[in-house]
Amino acid sequence: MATKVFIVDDHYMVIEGIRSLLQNEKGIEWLGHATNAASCMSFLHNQVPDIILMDISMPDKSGIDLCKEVKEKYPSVFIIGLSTFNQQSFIQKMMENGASGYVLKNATQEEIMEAIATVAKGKTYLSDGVSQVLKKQDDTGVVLTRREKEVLELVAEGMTNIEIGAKLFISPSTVDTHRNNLLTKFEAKNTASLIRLAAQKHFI
Amino acid sequence: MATKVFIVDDHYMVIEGIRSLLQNEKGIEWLGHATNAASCMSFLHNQVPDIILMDISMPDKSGIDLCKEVKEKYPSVFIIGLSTFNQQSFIQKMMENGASGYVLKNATQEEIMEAIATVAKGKTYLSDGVSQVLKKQDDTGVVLTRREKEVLELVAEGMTNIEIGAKLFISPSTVDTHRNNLLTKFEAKNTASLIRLAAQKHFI
DNA sequence: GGGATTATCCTGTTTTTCCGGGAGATAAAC
DNA sequence: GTTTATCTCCCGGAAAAACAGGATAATCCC
Repeated sequence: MATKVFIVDDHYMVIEGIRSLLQNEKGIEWLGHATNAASCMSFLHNQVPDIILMDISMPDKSGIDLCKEVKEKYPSVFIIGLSTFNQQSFIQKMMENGASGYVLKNATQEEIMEAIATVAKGKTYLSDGVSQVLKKQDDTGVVLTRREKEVLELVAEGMTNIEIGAKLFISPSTVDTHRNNLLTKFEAKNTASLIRLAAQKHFI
Repeated sequence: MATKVFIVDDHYMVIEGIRSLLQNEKGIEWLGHATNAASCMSFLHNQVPDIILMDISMPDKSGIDLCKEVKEKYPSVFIIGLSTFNQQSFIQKMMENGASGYVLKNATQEEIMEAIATVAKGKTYLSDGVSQVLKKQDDTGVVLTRREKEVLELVAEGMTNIEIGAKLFISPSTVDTHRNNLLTKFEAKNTASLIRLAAQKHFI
């Protein structure tokens, strides 16, 4: 019995690419595609695939939320996350919401096939790159204390140590210490690179 | 004479999607693809297409830099930027580096065809969404000169005025002046808020 | 040719940050 | 009871940024 595959992605050329890759594969039955969450749910009313390849971002709803909704209504459907982003937080949320696998958009045909085969057996599939990113979470994670976060935000707003001290009712020396700790934790050379790194890691 | 098209993208499924969309089009000759910058340059040694569809991000080099390099070595090649990101700074940099067009990865087949046809005539093609994003830049009101952008990036990297001066072969006093101009243009109180604002507006 | 813009460079002063340590108090974990 | 983590505060000095102006030259556009 062929595995029925459906895809949700807002990039038509991605849909076309994967369809083209899979159309000649025995054991795979291409059911169709949707370019947004609403038409995906609409399709599922009529036909439920075995596996859905689901993009992480759609115009009307995130793939993370759609994943959750689909698993709630159609628990038998396996979902493979699909994204350009190799970002730990997206991947983790997708898996938390019931996805059985996750591949990046630079995956090869073989990898997509392997993902589909593995997930069809009820197992979890994560490509090497994805696994590494999930592991890396613990390594690169900068952990800030409550006070450090407060100071960081106020520094980013452009306040001086004296101004921050006055606002938080602490000594400018205390602010100076927190600042130095922030520089150390982010491995930043000075305030400019601290703020840039903090912005990149979405602390501010 | 058919228009010879080549594509550079690290997502194989995107390559496959576009190839599939274009393969039956009269007037289009599909030359091939590369999945990174190095193999793109290698290909160009042997054959130069009329048009290159070029992703913005590659593992070994950004599409922005690759665009510049290709235009320098093969000025007759038209380049169409290709990206998931509808981000003004990427698009603008691509255009500044010699791209003749830019489309997003949610573009339709018709739109890709139109982009290719327009660019093949030597004209510039920007999809509606892309044009809007470029216009929006003017709304945010911050326009930086070439030197200011350079100084801003180096400040964000954590370099001091002396270091920046040494790197750009200008006086630290000059760097100081550019810096002050940046503070004024962003209406920032100091370097911390300058970097935060610049990050928010995607200058860095 | 002239005006505007950009890029260049400067001085001296004040303010702020960074550095490299030091320290005490409190609460939680072991 | 001890250790760890967090928050608090400090010092002196060096480095850097900010300030508040001033100036010349090259380039671009009308």
